[in-house]
Amino acid sequence: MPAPIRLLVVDDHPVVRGGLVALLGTVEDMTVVAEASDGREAFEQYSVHQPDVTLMDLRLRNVGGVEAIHLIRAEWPQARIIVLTTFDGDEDIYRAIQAGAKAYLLKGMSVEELISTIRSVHQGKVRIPAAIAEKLAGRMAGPQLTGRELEVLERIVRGRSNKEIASDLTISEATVKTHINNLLSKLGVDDRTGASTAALQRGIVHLD
Amino acid sequence: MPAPIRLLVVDDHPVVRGGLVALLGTVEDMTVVAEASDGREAFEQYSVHQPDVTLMDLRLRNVGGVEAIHLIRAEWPQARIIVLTTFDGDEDIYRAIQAGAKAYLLKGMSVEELISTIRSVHQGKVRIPAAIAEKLAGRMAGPQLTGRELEVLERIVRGRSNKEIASDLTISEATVKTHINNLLSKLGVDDRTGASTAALQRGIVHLD
DNA sequence: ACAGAACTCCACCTAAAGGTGGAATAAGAT
DNA sequence: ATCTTATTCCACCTTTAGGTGGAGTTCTGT
Repeated sequence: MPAPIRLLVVDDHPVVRGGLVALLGTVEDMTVVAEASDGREAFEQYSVHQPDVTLMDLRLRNVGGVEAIHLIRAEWPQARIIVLTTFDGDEDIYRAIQAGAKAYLLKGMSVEELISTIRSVHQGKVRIPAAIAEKLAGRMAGPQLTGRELEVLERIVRGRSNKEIASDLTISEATVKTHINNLLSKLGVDDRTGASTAALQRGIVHLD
Repeated sequence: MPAPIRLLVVDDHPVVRGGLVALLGTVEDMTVVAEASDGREAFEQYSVHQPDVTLMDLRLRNVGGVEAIHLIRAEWPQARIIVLTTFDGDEDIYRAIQAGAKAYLLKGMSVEELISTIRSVHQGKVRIPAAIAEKLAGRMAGPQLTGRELEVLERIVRGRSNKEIASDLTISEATVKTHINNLLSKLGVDDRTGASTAALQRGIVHLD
């Protein structure tokens, strides 16, 4: 009998995490060696147990999933991390890819897919579902928001007026308008309310 | 040995649902007799298996959780249904209460709480976590949006202008402004962007 | 040295949004 | 019968948002 695949499960919902652990525990060639509920804990558990594969939710308290991937791969570049997230319209997925995640799974996918993806990644393969690859391509093609535009967009979502945004960022209202005009056309919407919902829908900005 | 508690698990994410089933399967006095991934299926499985307790997620495709609770309790008023949801700022929770759900659990709660709540509800008890009860009270106290105001708010979130909303609802733009003025003060915000995020945050309107 | 991108700001304009203070009607509750 | 609430609409006003076209600066990569 070959050695089982040693897993670390990271999810901030105890019920979901417990479910995953119970589920994976029933699979012959897998063992869950550790659990974590946020990014900091994930790093600690990784460093202690050196799992073969890590299942990582992106939406975590305190230290988020993307940051955790960065932390872990800075120390162990060979780390094999699978992103497991609920939201398919999630900008963080692209950040996770850049951070070096090996595979991306939606919780809406079947249990069989989950298990076969874990085995694939354990063997060193990379797996990106077609649906996500498409969005990735579409996003890479689409215009990128600049840092400043993101800061403005974030404040639009939080309901700040142009005047307030100007004083937040200590720039003039004219500049705020410039950024807004630019980001509106990049997002393909024609007013700030549209920008707000687009930002939320695509996961560019989160309501915390 | 007493008869085990017979459970129906309803969740549209196969991985989460599979996890719950695996988790609950390890508990001595519980058996999962059926699963469902949407409201229609939940009703069918309920009618076939007549479970003792139903675990119901609220966010489901097609027929939603609240509607499913209505359907089931219309036929079997004694049905014991536990709402299990990820989002704590969720207007649907109140709708679920009115539909007759017996308990409300957040996926962020511990596995022990989940299990003890299932046992409590099976024994006929009702359980509402303090955090949710508080929000419920706060919400009952707070001003209610009227039907028309909700229709307007929904369109604000979808990025429609006052003029467009007016023609959508075949009323004048003046009336739209009246409704908006009213709902802005009810929501405690001062522009439509604030109304939009407030609506999303409180779960009054959903981005589908 | 130079192109390109990002960031900053200006003036000027139009259109849309929001505030105020009314008022009329219909339906449901007391 | 009366009161309340939701709904509809008006006029008038101020503020905000958005569009257009331009311009100067800094920084990075070539």
